[in-house]
Amino acid sequence: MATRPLTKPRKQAAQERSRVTVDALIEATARILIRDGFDKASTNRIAGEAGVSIGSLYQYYPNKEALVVAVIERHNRDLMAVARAALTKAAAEPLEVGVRRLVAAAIAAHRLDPNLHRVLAEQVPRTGALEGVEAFNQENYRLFHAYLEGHREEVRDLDLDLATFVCVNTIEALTHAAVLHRPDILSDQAVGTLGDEASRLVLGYLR
Amino acid sequence: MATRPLTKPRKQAAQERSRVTVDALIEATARILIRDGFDKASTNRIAGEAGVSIGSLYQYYPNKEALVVAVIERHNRDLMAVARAALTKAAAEPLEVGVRRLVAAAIAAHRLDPNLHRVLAEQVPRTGALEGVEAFNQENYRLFHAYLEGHREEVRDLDLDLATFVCVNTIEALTHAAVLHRPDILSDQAVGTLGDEASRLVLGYLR
DNA sequence: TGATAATATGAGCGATAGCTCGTGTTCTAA
DNA sequence: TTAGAACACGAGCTATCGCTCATATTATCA
Repeated sequence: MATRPLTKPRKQAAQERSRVTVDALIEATARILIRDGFDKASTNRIAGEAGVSIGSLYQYYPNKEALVVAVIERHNRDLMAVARAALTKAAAEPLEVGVRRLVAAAIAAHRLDPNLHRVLAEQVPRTGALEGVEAFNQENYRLFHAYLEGHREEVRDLDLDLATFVCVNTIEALTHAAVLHRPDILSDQAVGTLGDEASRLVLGYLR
Repeated sequence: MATRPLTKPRKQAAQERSRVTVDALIEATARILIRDGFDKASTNRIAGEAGVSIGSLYQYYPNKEALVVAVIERHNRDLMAVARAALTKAAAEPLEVGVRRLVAAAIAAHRLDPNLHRVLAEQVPRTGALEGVEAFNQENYRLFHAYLEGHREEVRDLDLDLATFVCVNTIEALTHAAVLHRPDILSDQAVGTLGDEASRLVLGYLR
């Protein structure tokens, strides 16, 4: 059968020193992405930044894309941890409180590593193996959909799929835009206002 | 003084044949972006697709980026034409009708050339001269802000800047996400529903 | 302790990219 | 008609990129 280009790590690190190498590579990739941007992130430069030879890099990652995927996956793992925690708590709360919590979590998630978030959003092309990167959104969809199902009596008669689409994208867009273009809105005094507005928007729509 | 790398066309086309050349280049750039993606869009390939020599390409555009800028500007011009027309009409209408019109216009704008829109959104890195591409949004902001000012009595007491941020980004995000990830929502039967939902969302927020 | 597996190294290959420049062609206008 | 400007051409330079492979070093365990 046709073997499509790999994007997964080539080999599993078995000894401690190789785990250190792999870690240094991911760390270096993230640093270079943030500091220099995507197209300065050549494999040679990443290896150099990591203090690892180019040969070792290719022992663990088959190509540059795979390294970026690794960085993205790590970032998404962190984001989803925040989202999951919020959704778990919100499940047991009344809609008004829960939605506010979810919005706050979205803002917090976007603030985890805004510089990395920016470069991933603005510079990393959604091509090849990166096309499916929005897959992490799918878990978001699933979780929010379940959340709505659990609060059927508190919302109007809704097409849950459509409502999920609307809410998830709205919350994501507002926090995203704030992080990328309106840092003033995210200052510690102002961030509450953004949360208020987004919550109002979503709650007004759901009820 | 330090001259930063040009991004504007190098010379103005003076004769008819050169205007044809420039046009062919932009057209070819857009075609290749859509058909093959951003990183297959080398200057040599663009020149070939346009039926123009590589030397001629560099008579008019100093680098690849400038060509992409030209494509984006043409696309944005078309989008803004739709948006401006809608806002002009909406200005004289009651909020309920006007917002629906604006939402419909946003959807229509995104459907003008969805394939180009997708590649610009997903693959073209916001780097160098492309960083300021969101500037076209600024006109959108201004126009919508003015629209809200003209309907002060129909909305609740609002921070107009913040409300503009919320509404513009919300409408943009929903239409954008629909074009990129949910073509089903944009089918001719379903597109009305999206308009309904987005309008409801925004209206509920404004009043 | 020695054999073998795991890991690390980096010079350098082939490919392709962006772009220049010397030259040829067509238009304009006095 | 003709000189000079505008335009078109494309071979090929330089730089850099992703990546391989022959070799050296370190860890493991029988």
